[in-house]
Amino acid sequence: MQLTHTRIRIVTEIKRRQVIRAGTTVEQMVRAIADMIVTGFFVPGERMDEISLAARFDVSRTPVREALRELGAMGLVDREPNRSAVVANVTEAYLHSMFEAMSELEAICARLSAERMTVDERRSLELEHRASAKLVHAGAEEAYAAHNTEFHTRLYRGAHNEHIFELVTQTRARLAPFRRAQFRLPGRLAKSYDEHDVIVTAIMRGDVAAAGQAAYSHVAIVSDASITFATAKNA
Amino acid sequence: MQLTHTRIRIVTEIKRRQVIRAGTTVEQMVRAIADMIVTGFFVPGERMDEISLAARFDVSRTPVREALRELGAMGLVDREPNRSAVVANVTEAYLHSMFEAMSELEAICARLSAERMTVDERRSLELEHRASAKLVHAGAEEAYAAHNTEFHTRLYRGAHNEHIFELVTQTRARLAPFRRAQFRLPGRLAKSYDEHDVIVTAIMRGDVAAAGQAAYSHVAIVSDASITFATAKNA
DNA sequence: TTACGGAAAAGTGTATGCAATGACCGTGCC
DNA sequence: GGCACGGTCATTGCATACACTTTTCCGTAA
Repeated sequence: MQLTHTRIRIVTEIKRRQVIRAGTTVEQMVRAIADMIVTGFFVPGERMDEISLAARFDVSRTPVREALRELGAMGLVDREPNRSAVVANVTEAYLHSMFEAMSELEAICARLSAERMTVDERRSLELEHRASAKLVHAGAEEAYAAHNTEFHTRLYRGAHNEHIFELVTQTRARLAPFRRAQFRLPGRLAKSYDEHDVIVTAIMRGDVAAAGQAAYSHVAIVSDASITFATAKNA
Repeated sequence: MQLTHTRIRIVTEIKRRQVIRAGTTVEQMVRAIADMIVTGFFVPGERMDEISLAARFDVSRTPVREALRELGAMGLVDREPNRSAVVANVTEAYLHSMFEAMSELEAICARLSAERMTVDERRSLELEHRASAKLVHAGAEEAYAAHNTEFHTRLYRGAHNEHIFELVTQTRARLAPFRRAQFRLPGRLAKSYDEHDVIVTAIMRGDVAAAGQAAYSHVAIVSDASITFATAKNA
């Protein structure tokens, strides 16, 4: 392909780059495939064979394999020797364990945030939170979901612990496919806002214990809602 | 190589298998390289180019590349596009964040263990712990280190949360290269035993808060010792 | 009709080759 | 003398070829 098809190669290269993003081919594919999994384009349990993926992205199997390996390490796909990769389909028990871990990790982040956030961070957190009230009133699920992600990310960052940030981010990524619909439950938006409010208040006061407690229950509630959906879908 | 050198291939194959372990080539290499990093054969900052590794293990670059990618995902090596992989050399700040995360995670495990361990698990934990007193008296650093690993693993398992088990295991693996010498500090063995004792007692009593507290400080102490070594070595 | 065997097909695992990027080093210019 | 520039070399990135394993499917026999 290198010699005769160079021109074609360049064209597809450009096309690919605009579809995906910058970086090496493998990085692009990791992001692209992860997105497709997280957004539900590929559903848990679905088989992802290297050849189809290679064809779909117009690359050889080599980068696809490396991308799948990375996704496997991230826990987004399951791989077994001589078998196609499969979109990770976790057991209910494991799902529970991830949600519980998420609660614990968020509690840690909230506690550390209450302790360590700079004044700027505290101010932004509060502003952002107050602003989200509008979204609740408008019932803007999509927009609130985006705000929610941002809100939690602030908490993770506020802990000022890079490794914990990585752990919690990674866990959240793995959970993403299973909690897509969390804000569909009636009244969930308003309750979420109230729960955030308790967390913010505790952090502003520097009340470590209260912040941790509030974050823990907040995530636990989200977990219940999500597990309801996830298991209902599987049934 | 496939056709003419099949016999040679088989021979080296056998040689490789006895040196490393079972599984696909990539899996074997991941384990082998991870071991070499964790045991200090490769030191943090050391460059690991694909060609040398391929030659060393007598395989092609393809499985080496995949192994390195996986090790990168595990955090044991740093990779940048078009650059050789490098044994992860973390900043002191990041090291601190990992140790702090470790304390928090161990605290969670201890709390959950106090709550959830079966009677069998509790009994084994206590027996194993008591048995280690002999190692302390004998000053058997190596053996005590092995016991110590086992002790903590019991705690992780006792939490009965698979995902947290993975998070803590993964963090421990990444820290391994930086705390090899922790039991060299004079008197550390006996202190470690005493600290374990507090944890075990709390777990046997089902005292969740005390178990968490004890585990947190135990790990924090180990961290300090390790950081002393790690930074001294780098200086 | 179903169970079994076996060949073909499909797909993964590894090796190898070419392209491309970045590091290194020497040369010429300022 | 130092620095910019250019070429070479070492090494990674990706594509392709082939080997090996697993699955599928079909024909045959019980």
